[in-house]
Amino acid sequence: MQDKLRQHIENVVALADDEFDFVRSHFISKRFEKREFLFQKGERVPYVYFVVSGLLMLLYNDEAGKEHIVSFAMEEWWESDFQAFLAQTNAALSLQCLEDTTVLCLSLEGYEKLCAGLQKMEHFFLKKANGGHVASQQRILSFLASDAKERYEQLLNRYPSLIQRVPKTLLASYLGVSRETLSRLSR
Amino acid sequence: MQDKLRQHIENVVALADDEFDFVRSHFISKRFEKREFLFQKGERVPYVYFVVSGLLMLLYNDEAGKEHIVSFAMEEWWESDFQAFLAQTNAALSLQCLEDTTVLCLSLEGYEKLCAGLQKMEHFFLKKANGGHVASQQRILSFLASDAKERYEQLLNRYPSLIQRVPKTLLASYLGVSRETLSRLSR
DNA sequence: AACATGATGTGACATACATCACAATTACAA
DNA sequence: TTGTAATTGTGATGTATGTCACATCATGTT
Repeated sequence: MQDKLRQHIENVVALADDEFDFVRSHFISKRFEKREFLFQKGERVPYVYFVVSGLLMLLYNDEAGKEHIVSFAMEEWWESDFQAFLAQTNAALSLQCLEDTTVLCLSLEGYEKLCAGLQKMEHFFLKKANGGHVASQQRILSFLASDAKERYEQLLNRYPSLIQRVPKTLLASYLGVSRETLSRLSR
Repeated sequence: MQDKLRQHIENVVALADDEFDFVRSHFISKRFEKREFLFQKGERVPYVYFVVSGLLMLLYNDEAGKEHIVSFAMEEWWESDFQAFLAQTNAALSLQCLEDTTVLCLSLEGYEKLCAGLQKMEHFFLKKANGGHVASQQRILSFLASDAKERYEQLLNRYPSLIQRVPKTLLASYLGVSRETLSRLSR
């Protein structure tokens, strides 16, 4: 289980045993059940989460009471309301389990100590942040240049396993269309 | 002019004179005219650019020949096709001047040497990357939760100066609506 | 000054998608 | 096992936005 974290980090930077022990000491493990919230809108965001197993969704509830899915987080993804986490302000988003989920939790203090104490980790997080930025830009581009059907097909190609694990209603919300429209796309 | 870079970096991390000299030695200054391309789709992306003065747009040309604006870059913004730049692959996007523009150019080699040679700079770029990721996520949220009029108002609030400097046709492209629709929004 | 080019507004019409309503099916909890 | 909630499909209809066409006005170039 912690091997999964080590392997994940070592895909980017090599770590000696004592270095990984140092890294691992900053995380705590938690388990949440399906439908449980890791944090909700309005609360403080105590951690950034590394998904060991399970599936999360990051969502926004608008004034009209509608729910919008900002992103999913599968195994080996990092997720949080980064804006609120990094600035230690109240969450605008909520993070909820779609399946029973085990995460490794890193506080902001832990994050900063890790970066300051081991440059490899700052390098690792820089790579992850750049990757996240690039992925978000791709998604923006899909809203600009593609219609609902194309966005759905892109999602199928990129994350085929999601379709098995997530109800269509939620996929629709992630894609920015109504569930009825998504249901009619394949015709 | 290079003071602008120093001040920009020192908003995040303090630098001694010799440290800034080290930083500055990795950049070269270039000037481009309105309408000129810094790089185009299909080409290599030689640099990440720090905008000293002027205005850039990052754009995507789809198969149908339509142009989509991924982002604008004003003074003190960093811009590139980060995906292509970081992976040193061919650009999917193009970067073009909306005004005569002066930039400071940093190659990937320079970026990596800067990060490796001065942890403060890796820290600086991590903060920028996190900020970029958060901003992109906000924009995704605006596509999910807001209609064209609301997105336009959010843009007005966030970057009021853009509206003075950019033709409505391009604002429309950035917002993901036709110029006709944007033109009718205020009625 | 003359001209070409780009920017903006607006009407008429087409279309992608949302919303509402209902039915059928499946998953799950008492 | 039985009942309740969640999921999915689909018809009817409304609406936001796109597309096409044209006119006007501003801008920049020779």
